[in-house]
Amino acid sequence: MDSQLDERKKKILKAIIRTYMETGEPVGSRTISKYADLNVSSATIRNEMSDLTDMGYIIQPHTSAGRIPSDKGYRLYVDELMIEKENEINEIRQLMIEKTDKMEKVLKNVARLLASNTNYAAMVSVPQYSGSRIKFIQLSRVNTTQLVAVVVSDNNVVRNQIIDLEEEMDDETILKLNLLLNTNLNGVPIQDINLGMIARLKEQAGMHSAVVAMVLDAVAATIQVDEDDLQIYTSGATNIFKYPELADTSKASELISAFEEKKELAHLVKEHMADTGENGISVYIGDEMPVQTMKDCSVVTATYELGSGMRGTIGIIGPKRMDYESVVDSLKSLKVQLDGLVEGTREKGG
Amino acid sequence: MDSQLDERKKKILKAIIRTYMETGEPVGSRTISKYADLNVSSATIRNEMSDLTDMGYIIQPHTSAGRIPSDKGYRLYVDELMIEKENEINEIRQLMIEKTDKMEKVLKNVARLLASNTNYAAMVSVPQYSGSRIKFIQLSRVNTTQLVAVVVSDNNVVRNQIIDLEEEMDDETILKLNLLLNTNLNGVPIQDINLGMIARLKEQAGMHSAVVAMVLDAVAATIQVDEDDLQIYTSGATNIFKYPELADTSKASELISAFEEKKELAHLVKEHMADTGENGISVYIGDEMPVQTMKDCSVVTATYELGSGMRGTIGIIGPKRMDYESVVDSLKSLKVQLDGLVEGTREKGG
DNA sequence: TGTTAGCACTCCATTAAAACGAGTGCTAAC
DNA sequence: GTTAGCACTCGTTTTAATGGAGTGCTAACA
Repeated sequence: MDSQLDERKKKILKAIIRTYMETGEPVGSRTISKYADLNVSSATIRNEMSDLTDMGYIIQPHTSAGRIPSDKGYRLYVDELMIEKENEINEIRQLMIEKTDKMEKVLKNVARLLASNTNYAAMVSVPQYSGSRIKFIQLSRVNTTQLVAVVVSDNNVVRNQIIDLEEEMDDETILKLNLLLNTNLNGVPIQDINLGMIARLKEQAGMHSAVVAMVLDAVAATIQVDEDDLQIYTSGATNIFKYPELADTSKASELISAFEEKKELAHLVKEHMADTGENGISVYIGDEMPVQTMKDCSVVTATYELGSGMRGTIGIIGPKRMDYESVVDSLKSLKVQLDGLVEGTREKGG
Repeated sequence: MDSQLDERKKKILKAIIRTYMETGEPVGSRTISKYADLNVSSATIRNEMSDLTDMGYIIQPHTSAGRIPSDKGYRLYVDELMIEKENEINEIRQLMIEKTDKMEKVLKNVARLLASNTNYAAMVSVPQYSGSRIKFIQLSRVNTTQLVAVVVSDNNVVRNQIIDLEEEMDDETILKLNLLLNTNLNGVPIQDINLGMIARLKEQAGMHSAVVAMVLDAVAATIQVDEDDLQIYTSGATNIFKYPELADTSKASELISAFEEKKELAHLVKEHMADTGENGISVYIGDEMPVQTMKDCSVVTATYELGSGMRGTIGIIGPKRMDYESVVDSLKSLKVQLDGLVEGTREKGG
């Protein structure tokens, strides 16, 4: 496939993409002929460019314009031509150590930092605790007709819910339920909790009582993660205005709406989780995008993991001519920071 | 002040504002002369308009253009010239009855509906439980080095926090603390809980123990609402593109950033809470705005109240030529719906 | 004194035409 | 295989011309 491309063609393609990344304008043969380690005239470049156009790696917007990379061209660039270079985002580590009090805030800041560092739009999804287990469950009486259910998982995420009782429940029953819940569910992975399991619990608790059944259902609901609940923080949506090819009103409007609504971003996160590439980094270019709204963009996503199965996604959304190298780099670096975050906290806390 | 304006001038000003709202273009004398109940020629209108310009109610963008309303003009319109008309948003009530399961979702939907109904940008702040009281507190042991603190307030909002212990704590101490907390804090309004109160509790608990002090501090932190924590949902930020006077890149970018960051919106909410006008509705026009970013916009905000002191803010952000009547109307109607929401839920739940 | 018609003038917006220039593709020579 | 040269294309920018909405003023009228 790409072995059709000899060294020089590759060099030229790379030069075209690099230049186009900077300027956002179609690039011409003369510009490339001046490129450092390529000592050929513009005419030769023209011939090569003509070939590259035929092969579909670059596109000519109109007869007398320069060339711009096609999706296929970008793809080749990301897969082969890109050389990774080191790059640090110490700011983020700093920030995280300073205030790890609220996960929310950290993630918001991560998004903000990412956006301002890259000049693209950034998103961060709040980690889902996929592999985590139940550590502790407690039902407590709030008053005669209300209980509160508290569920703590082994990554210290606490979920809770108020349960309105339809009939009174005595202390003994509550005690019994607590015992039942903890003996049966402690250590159980959250995604293993299903209707069958709850049914079995109901039996054990004594199926005569509708109230007990109701309470158990409520507890199950407390545990279960709501699929639509995927929270996402974004930042720098307006960075897209920096790239004329995305900045016209209708496109920008559509994109920014997607950022505001977050539904499509959630879709993107799910998609990424499904087909995570090597390093846990995926690159979607133009039409490869699972989300139609962003077909004029490229998206680079990375999975991060906060210990014990809490997995989230960070992503950068930008123009197709985004600087893939530095974006992939930033994400990788950030991913490492986030992956290390839990250990850091634990040291501090314990 | 405004008694300087005779009936005809008022009518003309009103006509100018109405027309400008629709078109967004400067309006000329001929247009107004054709206005229904104003049987005078354009020349007469010109004279009157000249006066209105001198008085500062309308502005002339350049010599040979029509006039546009000034902030002062809009202000007069909102304060005097606007006649409220009835208008219903049944959709919202419907929506709320259908799925009251998650407050979050309802509020998100409220924002979305508001934005799509008005064609402006909408925001909804998650209510803060300002006047609410503590109903129930419980410390539970999760394992040897961890407690979880759960605080339920009388409007059924549950807050919780994991507490990492630096040294072990026996069950008896936990029991004692639970008793202490509930006897001393039950029924106490949340904003009344301060450092002095906590200090007193610490004394009662036995000031010898650093662990106990730490736990009490953590409980206090759990109770206290984080000031920066004001959550805000937005929708329809991109509606601003519909109004050319806001749609140029730099302005739009700034505005949308404000929507994304939410910090300035939070500021707006606080401001509104402070100086709520009659009906709980405030109107900020142009430079009256507490937030600099939005000085080219108008904002209409309303307070809603979900029973027992839970107060939140809904708001509409649009161009200065926004249709104040229908916006105020929508907000009022919505406010009523939201105010009635808690009763509705309670009926269903109990 | 208030209202109106008429008209010259201003200034923005639109359109049309012209000049520009970056870039290609081809050919012929090296 | 590489290169210089040149005609040609086509989008962009510049400039000029035209049109028209709207004002401000004056003079006449009720």
